[in-house]
Amino acid sequence: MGKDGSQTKRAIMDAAERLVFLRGFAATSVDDVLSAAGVTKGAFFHHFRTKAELGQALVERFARRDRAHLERNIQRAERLASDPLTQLLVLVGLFEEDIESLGSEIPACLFACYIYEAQLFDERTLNIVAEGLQAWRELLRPKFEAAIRHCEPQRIASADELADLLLATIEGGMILGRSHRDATILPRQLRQYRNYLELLFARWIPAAAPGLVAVAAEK
Amino acid sequence: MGKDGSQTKRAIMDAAERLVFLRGFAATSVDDVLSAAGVTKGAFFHHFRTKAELGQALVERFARRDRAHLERNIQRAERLASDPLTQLLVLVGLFEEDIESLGSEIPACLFACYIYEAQLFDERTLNIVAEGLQAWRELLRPKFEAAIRHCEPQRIASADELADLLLATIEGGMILGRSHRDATILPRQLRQYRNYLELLFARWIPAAAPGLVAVAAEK
DNA sequence: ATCGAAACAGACTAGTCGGTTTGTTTAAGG
DNA sequence: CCTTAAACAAACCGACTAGTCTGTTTCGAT
Repeated sequence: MGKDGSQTKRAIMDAAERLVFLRGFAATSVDDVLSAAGVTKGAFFHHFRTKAELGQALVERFARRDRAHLERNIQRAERLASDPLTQLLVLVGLFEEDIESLGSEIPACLFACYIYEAQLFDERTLNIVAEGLQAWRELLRPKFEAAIRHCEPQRIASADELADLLLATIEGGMILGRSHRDATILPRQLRQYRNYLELLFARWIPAAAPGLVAVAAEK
Repeated sequence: MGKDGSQTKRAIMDAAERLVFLRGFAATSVDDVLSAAGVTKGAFFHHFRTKAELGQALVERFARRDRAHLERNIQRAERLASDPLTQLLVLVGLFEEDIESLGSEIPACLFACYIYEAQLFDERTLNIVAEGLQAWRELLRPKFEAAIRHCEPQRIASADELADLLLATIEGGMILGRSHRDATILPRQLRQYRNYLELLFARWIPAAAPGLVAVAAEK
């Protein structure tokens, strides 16, 4: 799609994102991106006026994909389960599957990347990061609010707190997984998060079997 | 303490750490550190042979302090409660207090910082990061193992998974807090983590009051 | 007082950085 | 076929970077 130029632009962004995940934005020089993408300086500065513009384009694309991925899995969960609470539990399970399907590769988050180099970016770019993280709250809020309303939680917890906890678990799990070079940490952290939701909204008897999808599949 | 030179070295490290928290390691130039610390190039390269050596010294100091802070709070929790599970709950509460006492300032983690710029550092430095994160597992393991042994958990959870979940919650909470500029996120995430521990090791009746320190203070 | 080493001070350098400039290729529209 | 603009290519530039080098100051031990 697009003419010939959009291929080059995508090659630049793909290479840049890969490098940023490895060494951060500041340490990723334009020349590094050029040789990784196999393009020249002229091509780069034809598509991006500055390196900062590349940085913004990268996070815009990441935010779009991240949101799409979340929305897609929410829809899948909505098809697999009828009540909001079960949908949430299925949703987390789907994330576990997605991550496990990556093998030994550990996913990375450009939002977190940028936050740790926050002073390098302008307000506009940081806003995209904040909105990208906020999107998780907004997309999950109706589900959590419904669950809190109908499944009276065992402890005080707001919808945003539970959405944040999911995101925090993922972000933290990625950090630990990267440091220990262990791709199993993140899905196991998500499993613990799912445990929390199950216990918080204790509809099941404490010792019940964990086969949740089978239980909730009748639409 | 120490002779005159150690003051300068500390000023350099303090300034460097502050800058690294704001913009990462790569974007913190030696010259930036010099002007922030009010020292000259000669002084800097007298105390550190390279910038990489400063990076290692920074994370070594951070790891020492982080471990000491954790050990201190474990000891406080041991004095405030007798059984391991209550000690863990108190420990998390102490962390909440510590973080809330910082006001609107949000703590930062040099380990996470370095992991997002991992390719900049040599193996030795990254090992210090990995060991620093591993220390949380090792220091908390006896407590969690005892809790799992005596308070039969409602779900499957290993000691390391629960230790990792605490750390992941903190790391993720710091990221979210920084992005949204909201210092209350991290302590509220810890509160949710404490909820999970309470529900996982359900000794209390579901609707019990949350005044845990008062309950467990009799040694 | 004297000596020597540790603790600086600051000019200097080789290389890298983001960005510019000028020129060439490509391909679609008239 | 000609025009025209997008899509490159690559030499080039000033600012900056980590690190060096040649001193000077400070201070405790003798």
